[in-house]
Amino acid sequence: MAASDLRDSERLHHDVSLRLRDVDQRYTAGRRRLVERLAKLARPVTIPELVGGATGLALSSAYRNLSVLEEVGVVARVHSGAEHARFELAEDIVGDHHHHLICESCGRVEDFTVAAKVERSIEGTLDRVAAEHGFVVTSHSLDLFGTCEDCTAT
Amino acid sequence: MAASDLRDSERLHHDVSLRLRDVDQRYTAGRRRLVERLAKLARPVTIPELVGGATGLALSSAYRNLSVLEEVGVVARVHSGAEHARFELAEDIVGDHHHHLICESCGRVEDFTVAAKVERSIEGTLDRVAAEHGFVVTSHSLDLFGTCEDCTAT
DNA sequence: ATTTATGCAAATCGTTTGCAAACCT
DNA sequence: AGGTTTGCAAACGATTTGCATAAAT
Repeated sequence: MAASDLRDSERLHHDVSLRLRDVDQRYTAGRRRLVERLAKLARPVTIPELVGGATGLALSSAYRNLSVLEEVGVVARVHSGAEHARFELAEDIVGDHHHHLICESCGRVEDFTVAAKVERSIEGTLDRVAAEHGFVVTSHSLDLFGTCEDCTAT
Repeated sequence: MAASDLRDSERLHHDVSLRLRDVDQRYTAGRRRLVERLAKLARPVTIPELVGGATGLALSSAYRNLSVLEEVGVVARVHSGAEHARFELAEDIVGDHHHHLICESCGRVEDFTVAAKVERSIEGTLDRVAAEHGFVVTSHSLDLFGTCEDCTAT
């Protein structure tokens, strides 16, 4: 692991612990492990994937912790329409804005980004639409549904 | 109801019955009623909303019928992330391409469209992204999450 | 007559919740 | 001690499924 990754990781945990402290919640080992795995995987994952290992915490704790982390803006829930919900680190924690490639065959979800110029153009359009409808926007999604490379190969 | 609406409606039912016949399925009264309500409501609705009236068909039949209609491309399922799934007439049946305004407060979903030029630009970008990832696209979604006018007023 | 659709009740399965024990400060 | 988090088991709720009856061809 490069030195910069290490600093990033420290900063991540620091940010998370501050946000939890704000709502009188503790940054326990289980929560730290969840955040660590989310950071390492760097794509939206299901809870089974997240705790699936040997020493995982209980499913119920994972659900509870991810809810808490979602409330404080550390984790984002991805609406992929599949059986299991998927979670990833929130955009304002990792500092990027991205979209999703959702494989309808295996359920896997990957992130992608578009050029800033395109993103600004899309957002401009969306702001106009929202204004016309008296709608207050909190976020938007631009997702691709289809078949991923692995599933096409088969 | 204007004469053109009537013709549209006849064509709709005709199209649906053909698609069902292709897979040896019958266009029963219950299915016709579902399609009619979907056409009238013209926005993604939940199954309770759809059968909620007095003479509705059984929930299980509604689920089964909507699955069949989805398989033949008459109905589309909307991934809104809320408790109930939502359904609407598929784009290639109604002949338009649209996106969704999803209210996180009341769950209601509205359709909106963007200018053809913007849509083409977005699709061009998405095609490029998909190609880079070896991803075969079947559809895309561009949805706005936030608070609708009614819920903001409260 | 034969196949498909329906309604009802029961089963499924991801997610949530109650509660007592373990944990942190 | 005083509050929070955890694990386990039970509860929930949307969706699915089995099966016998009704409807369509």
